Amino acid sequence: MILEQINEQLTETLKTRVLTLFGHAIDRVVLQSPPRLAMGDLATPLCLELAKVLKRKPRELAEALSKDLALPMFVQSVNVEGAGYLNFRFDRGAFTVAHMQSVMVPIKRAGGRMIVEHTNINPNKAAHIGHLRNAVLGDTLVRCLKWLGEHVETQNYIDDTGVQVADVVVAFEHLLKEDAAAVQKRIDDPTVRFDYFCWDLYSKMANYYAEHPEAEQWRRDTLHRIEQREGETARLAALIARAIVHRHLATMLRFDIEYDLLPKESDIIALHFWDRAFELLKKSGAVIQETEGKHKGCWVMKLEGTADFEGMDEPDKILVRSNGTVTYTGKDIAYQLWKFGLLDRTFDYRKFKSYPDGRILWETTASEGSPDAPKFGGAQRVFNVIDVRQAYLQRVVREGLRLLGHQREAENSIHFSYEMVALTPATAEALGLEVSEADRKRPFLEMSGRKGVGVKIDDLVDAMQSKATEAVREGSKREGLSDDEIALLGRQIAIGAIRYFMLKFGRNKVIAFDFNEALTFEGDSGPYLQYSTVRVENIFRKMKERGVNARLDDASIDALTLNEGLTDEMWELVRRSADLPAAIERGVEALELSVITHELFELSQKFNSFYHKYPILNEKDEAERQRRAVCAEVFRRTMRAALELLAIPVPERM
RNA sequence: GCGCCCUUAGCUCAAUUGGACAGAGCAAUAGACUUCGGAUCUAUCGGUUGGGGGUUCGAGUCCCUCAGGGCGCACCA
Repeated sequence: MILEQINEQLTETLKTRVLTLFGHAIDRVVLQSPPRLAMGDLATPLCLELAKVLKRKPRELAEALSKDLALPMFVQSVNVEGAGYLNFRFDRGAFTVAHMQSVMVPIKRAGGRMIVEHTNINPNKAAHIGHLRNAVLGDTLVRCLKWLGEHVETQNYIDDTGVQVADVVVAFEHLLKEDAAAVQKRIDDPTVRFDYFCWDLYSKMANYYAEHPEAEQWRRDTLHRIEQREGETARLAALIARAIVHRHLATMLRFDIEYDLLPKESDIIALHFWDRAFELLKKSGAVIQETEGKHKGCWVMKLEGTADFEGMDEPDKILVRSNGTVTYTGKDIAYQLWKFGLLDRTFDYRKFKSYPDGRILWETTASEGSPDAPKFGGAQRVFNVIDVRQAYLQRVVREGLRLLGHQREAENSIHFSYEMVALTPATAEALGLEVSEADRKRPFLEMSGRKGVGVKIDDLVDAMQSKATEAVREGSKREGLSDDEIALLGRQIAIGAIRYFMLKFGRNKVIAFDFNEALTFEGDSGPYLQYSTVRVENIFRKMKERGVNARLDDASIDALTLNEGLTDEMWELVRRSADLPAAIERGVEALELSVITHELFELSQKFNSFYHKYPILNEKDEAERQRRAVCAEVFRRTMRAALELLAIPVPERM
């Protein structure tokens, strides 16, 4: 926060000064941390840019500009360095005192209404680690947006009427010859995970289709019955989908991921969202019916000539097939319109479940809802978290809004895209999957629910947890922790490790998942952050136990004393902590959340070297002990807040 | 064929969006607490940023081009 103030003031000062000195107006001033602390706390290459325009030497400009420059509060000096950089140095003591009071205070925002849709797993099988990347990215985005002051609704879309569900229904009815009562028994059986059972069943069904193409008639019939909500089959589908959704929610809850609303495809159909959207699309001329050519009889969205689809061979997108049925894309446009409140009809809502923390999860319904349900939808901005393979569909949806004249909403339809999670051939083999000679040479293998190729989230968590628990047990032999305590610590560490792992890669990097890599608790990992935080907490706990006064209260902290002895290593903790809010905002702006984990990792590295070099508890000099404690406290507050933002738990001990 | 993405140390990734000497983790090697617990730290080794052109005071970053790899481009969802 202080840093933002300094940035603002400095930008203003420099702008006006450049104008008065050189008669030149600049629109932006780049202020950045210099590559090394020795160069200062803030720097601008302003004069390098100016040199070009003004045709003068950069250093000469910098000298003129820096002479008698009015410096903002907390800024002590300005120097000309390098090729002509202006480097500013802060009043370390004063800055530190002020920063202590504003650690991780967010940059203020307007507070708009937003929807983040994520997870969206087909309710027909267990969730795999590709779904987890989606959920962790989405959940972290939600947390960051809320931290920034936005009003966010978290939605998890349930496609309960699609082919994927239908295929599992077909498998139960035709392959296993089980009715709803038998399936219910399986669901209630505590010895089998129902979602795991369906994982295998689904890929068995896929194989069966491959060998018996005529069986696809079953799928068509089943799909039709589900959509028409007819009889036993539809009831079975609803039963299965619901049971699996509960499994998915339980899996996500292990990561502290919760939702506000489950919008269901079946309700979108029952409430005829598409019919209304179709009317609008027809009226606006955005879709037309082809009377000839290979799309004869289809209603298509003409995308030729629109900027986003230039140069495509076959840009037109079919929304209604010649047999009159609507495609997925069509339904998605209708749903996107609803999210912005642009469809003059809406859902009713009823309670789906309560979370342990009291939060209520709602689901949509086409029949009468609960009178005390909140209003959903009608957002100003919508984030759809969905992997890059659906980029084309997302662009079509966005274009649909634009063609309907909703320019602003089209621009606020944000596809938060990210690359897939794949498996290394080694991991695939370790899972017992058949890997061909050709596949073995590939960098990674795509996961596929249909083929049953993938790492299930719960398996990963379980593996991680047992490894972490083992480490805790090993490391805490003499502390006499109970099994429950050890289990809790193991769980927290596992979750921290996995959430971090899902965030640390840039979003358009394919994660070639490797068990060994994911299971590391060392170096660039979640547990490293947790360990650093546990360490700093330990310092203060021990101080309290031994009655050593840290003197961190406002009255005791003296800027002058701090200024005297803050070494570079100590100061860097404070300086970097102050950088974090801007990094978070940058991360959200660019939808690149890895910048946050990266900043935190570097900050933790700084702390760990500080920790080794500057003992606090046994420091005899009171002023020096206080200085060190202040830096540790800044780090402690930063990590507490930041890890909560990332939903990485802070264990009691490690 | 068209579009998007990736290529940086042996491996996995960063690089403040065009800025200062390209940095981390892992692996390897050598070290470090009777201290606030070593899931840590210190040091060494490791680079023609896939190749070639260009723009710029300045390019890993922007443009062109070539090569390799991945993913999309259904009357599937």
